[in-house]
Amino acid sequence: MTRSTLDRRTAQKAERRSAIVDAARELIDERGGPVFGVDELAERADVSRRTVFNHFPSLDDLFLTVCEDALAVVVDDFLARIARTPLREGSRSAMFDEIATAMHDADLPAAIATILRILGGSSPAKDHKSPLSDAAFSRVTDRLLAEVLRRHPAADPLEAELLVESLMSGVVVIARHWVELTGGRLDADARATWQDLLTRLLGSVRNGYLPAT
Amino acid sequence: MTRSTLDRRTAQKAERRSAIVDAARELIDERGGPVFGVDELAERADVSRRTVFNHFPSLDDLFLTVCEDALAVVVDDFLARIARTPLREGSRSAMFDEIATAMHDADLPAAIATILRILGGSSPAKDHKSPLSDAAFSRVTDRLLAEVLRRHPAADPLEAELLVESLMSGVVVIARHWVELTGGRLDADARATWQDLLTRLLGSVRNGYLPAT
DNA sequence: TGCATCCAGTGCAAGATTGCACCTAGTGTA
DNA sequence: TACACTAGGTGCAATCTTGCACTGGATGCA
Repeated sequence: MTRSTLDRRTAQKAERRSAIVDAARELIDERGGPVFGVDELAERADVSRRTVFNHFPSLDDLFLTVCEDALAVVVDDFLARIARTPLREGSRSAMFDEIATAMHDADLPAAIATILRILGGSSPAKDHKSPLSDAAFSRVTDRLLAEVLRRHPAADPLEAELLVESLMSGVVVIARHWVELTGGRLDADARATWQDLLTRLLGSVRNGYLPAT
Repeated sequence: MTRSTLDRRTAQKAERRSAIVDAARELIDERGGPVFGVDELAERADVSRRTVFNHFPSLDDLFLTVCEDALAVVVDDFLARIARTPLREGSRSAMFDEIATAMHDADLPAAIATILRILGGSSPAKDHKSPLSDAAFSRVTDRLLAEVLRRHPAADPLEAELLVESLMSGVVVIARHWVELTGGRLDADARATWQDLLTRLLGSVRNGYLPAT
């Protein structure tokens, strides 16, 4: 019965790691961008400067983790919406419809804006912007695909993967367009722009995925 | 400026230590005595069983620390009362009076009852009862003496030490008598008994310490 | 008496954090 | 150009925690 904490060592290591990630997110939020040094971060996380590099090979890796965590919050909501959606197993378009509905309802622009702020916003245009956001979004894709396959065990895995993959890559594309058009603002106008882009994306994917009715 | 935390290593070690002490006190309070194993304690403190023995050579040492901590709470109050007492530097009996007043007001029976519970109360009479309580009270003596010397820098150190030492050893004596008489109860009757014993002690010490007026 | 069981306490090696010295690239400045 | 200064990142030894195997004494029981 001593196994209530599965390996204290692992647990405490995870604690330190998330302390670092939390501290980084705090600082980023406070300053509108990743404008702080390792020493500052280490002190905020109540951790040695060396320990930061023990957990993350570089600050960019840390920022990637922060990105993923920020996205994860929205994706949790996203997947929860799908989970609450009634299951229509017989329907051919069930998978598409439930994802599309969740995408319309979820607050994706907020997540994208957060990522932009993490990566430096519209200001000093760090060159690693693309790889970082790509990596973050790819984890989202994995989670979404897993959830879809869980809900539709009878579905063709290849078909599901193609659907999710094309939807998510489409989201990345329209996200970049959206940032280009709005600068990452979150006002009503920008949100309307997002809905426009999203509708066009969903329409396009639906056309490719489902036979025209 | 990185020295805001004076040596993180030391700080975290102290954290672990007090986590163990706190867990021990919790368990003692819950069960009315030190009736638990090391594994239970370690799990409660979220610490490895081995770490307990890294900080405390034996469980008795741990219990002593818990004793001291419990007493320290009351002694803090005790010293605070003295500190709030107006200083009468010229008076010969100032030192005695301020201690005597604080002793009358402080809730010493509660502290003694706590220690008794820690040591097993009136039940299975562990043999190490005396050394433990002696050690705990001796730390109280040190703190009290230091405070007295701080307040009366002009006083004769030997005189002050004799006063404090005889008062505290007297407290230990009447505490044992009090336990004998009342069994460590905390009702009005037992408290009256305590006040009786204390008055007799203070009178006796005053007679020896101050010339009869 | 012999045996099993429990529990405080120890020895030890592996993992993790820490502090410190050090390296290196980029940047400002005379 | 030369110099200094900052800040990310690494090597390394010391320290601490942890898990595990183990000892030894106390207790219970046949």
